[in-house]
Amino acid sequence: MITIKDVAERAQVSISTVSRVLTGSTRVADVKSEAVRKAMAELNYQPNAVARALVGQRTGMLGLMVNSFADPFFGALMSGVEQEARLHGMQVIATEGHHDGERERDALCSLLARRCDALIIHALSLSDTELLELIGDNTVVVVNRHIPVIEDRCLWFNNFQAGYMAARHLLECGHSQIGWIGRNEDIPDNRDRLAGFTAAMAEHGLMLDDIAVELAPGTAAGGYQAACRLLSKHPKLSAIQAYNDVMAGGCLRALHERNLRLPEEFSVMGIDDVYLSEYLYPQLTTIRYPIETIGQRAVQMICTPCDQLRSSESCFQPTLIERVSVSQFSPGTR
Amino acid sequence: MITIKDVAERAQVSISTVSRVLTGSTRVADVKSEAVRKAMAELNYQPNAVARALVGQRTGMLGLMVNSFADPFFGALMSGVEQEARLHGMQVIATEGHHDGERERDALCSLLARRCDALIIHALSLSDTELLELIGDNTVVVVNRHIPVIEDRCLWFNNFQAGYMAARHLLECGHSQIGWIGRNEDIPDNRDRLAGFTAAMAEHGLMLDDIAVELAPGTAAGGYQAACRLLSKHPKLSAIQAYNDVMAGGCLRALHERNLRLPEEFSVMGIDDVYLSEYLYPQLTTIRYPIETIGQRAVQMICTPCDQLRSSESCFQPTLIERVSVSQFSPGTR
DNA sequence: GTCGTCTTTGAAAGCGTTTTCAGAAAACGT
DNA sequence: ACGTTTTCTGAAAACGCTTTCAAAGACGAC
Repeated sequence: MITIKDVAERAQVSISTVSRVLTGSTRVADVKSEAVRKAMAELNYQPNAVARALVGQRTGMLGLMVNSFADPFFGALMSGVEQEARLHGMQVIATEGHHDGERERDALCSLLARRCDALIIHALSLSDTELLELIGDNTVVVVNRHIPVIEDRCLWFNNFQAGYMAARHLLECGHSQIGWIGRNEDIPDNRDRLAGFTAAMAEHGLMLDDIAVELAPGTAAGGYQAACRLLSKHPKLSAIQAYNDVMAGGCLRALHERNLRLPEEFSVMGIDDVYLSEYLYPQLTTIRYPIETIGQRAVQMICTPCDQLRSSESCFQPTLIERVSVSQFSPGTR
Repeated sequence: MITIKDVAERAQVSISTVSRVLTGSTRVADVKSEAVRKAMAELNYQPNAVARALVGQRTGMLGLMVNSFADPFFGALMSGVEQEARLHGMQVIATEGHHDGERERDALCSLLARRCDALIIHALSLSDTELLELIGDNTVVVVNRHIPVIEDRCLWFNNFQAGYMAARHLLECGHSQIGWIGRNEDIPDNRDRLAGFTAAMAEHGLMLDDIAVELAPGTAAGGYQAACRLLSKHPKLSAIQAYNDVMAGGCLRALHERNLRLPEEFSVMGIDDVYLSEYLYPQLTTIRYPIETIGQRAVQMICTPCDQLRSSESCFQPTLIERVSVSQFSPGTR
């Protein structure tokens, strides 16, 4: 490998001088500076980031932990992070947590051992205390989670409001027999979305007991199963609200199999607005979770000096995305 | 930060001894070894990966460049890579190339400067020569591309065969009026898939001139546009073959808008078998590109000593995935 | 008891940088 | 011409670790 020493020799200067033209920290005479630059070009010199990191006490690396790379939701998060990181000259180093405490712990340790300057964490399985203990006093931003002790390092989503808005939209379209399909894992997102949903229903005089709910794994297959159960148990439903777009996708399949004309005969809504939802048939009406923006913002929180960071809300608000899968309910259609 | 020196002091040994129990390279007396381990635990010591990398001349990092994180195709690739990398104790550090020569170059340089032990590259915009020049004598595996000079470091897909199989399947289902929607960018994948497609058609006596072809950007929107044009120009088609699943997704939308019953009245096929294709309605019959496997294999090529690596084919073969979107053609249905 | 062998250990060099420190040279003011 | 400041430069220390080297002890054989 070709080092700063080789450049120094070729340019007939000391390594200190080479380092100086490299960092631009101090003025160096034009002649020498030119010679160094020439030598660097001729030797095709590439400064060793590892050595720089060791002495400089910063690696320029941004550790990112997400559940799974293959999930479009995290794809969007990663894209947002990488885009903004590049803008700040940082390199993303990413790991999967796989919704598994053991692996999340390992992954975080690995990122910390590599001395990332900061971490962006989406962890589902670690408890608040475990997480806090692991991160110690490292710079982190926790996404999709609200940990009160480090609230100023968290970015989360108003899941309650998302559920609320979804229900409101369906109710406003005239639906009243609305089912809910959710995840069978007890995670906060799940609880909050359902809570918002029921709150909106309650405003219309519909109590929780009146609401048809089925739980299943948070996958397309899970959505399919839950929808099947829901439809057979409650033949009078005219709409289903899904925990997220992926489950809504499975739900749509269940409806297609029953030869229902969508959305005329049945409405479906998702939450998240991932990539997927535009491809579904009918295109999914959903509640947007601005996850890409959150990724960008996480990086900004890390890379922008506190005083320059115009403080904005840490809690991101949902917005309604009207596509095709929800229509006005006209009683008697079914 | 707490270093090896702190541990040494606490355990009353030299740093060399600490290092030895850390690496396990040399026997150290049980008493001392125990003391060191105790000190490490008490101080919650985490060896500095940067320092280790500098002296050891290996970082344990695997550089990965893909087009875009948000694309499900690359999501699958990344998942395969990460999974296998973890098995070998390596950390993935990832960048986006964005199908842009400038950014691909930057991304690669950045990964190289960080001294990744090896690179896994999916580059579309760089020419073979540029790519070869950039990688120099670094360890790389090039994915989805066949560069003859470094054929043994490439893993690619038989795109011709994929196109061929797709056409064969449609032909065997009785279709003969088959349109093709492809990308308007001139990339090899595109050419090869279409070449395979036309080859199969030729076997049935259908010459290229007979085949309806429309080109558009390789997105869902592109697929939609191309399908619309195709359908209005060639009303007699009974099937469309898309360059990939994403375009097929757009194509399905165009067909739904025309109120065609799918697949009874019209068949559609994709290529790639990404995540998406199961969600589409009807579920997409497609040709599988085993991209996750390719990712795993790329890591194996890097991490497994040559002699242990049971040499297998570098060119991966497509397989037919029969789902719902293609059906037997019965003349007179339309 | 002495010698050779083997095991265990610490000192020190080195990995490729940045940065501090102090000295040399140049520029300036009088 | 002289002292003083300023600019530029190289030597050397430091970053946290691994590894070589040689020395010190332990042990057995003679």
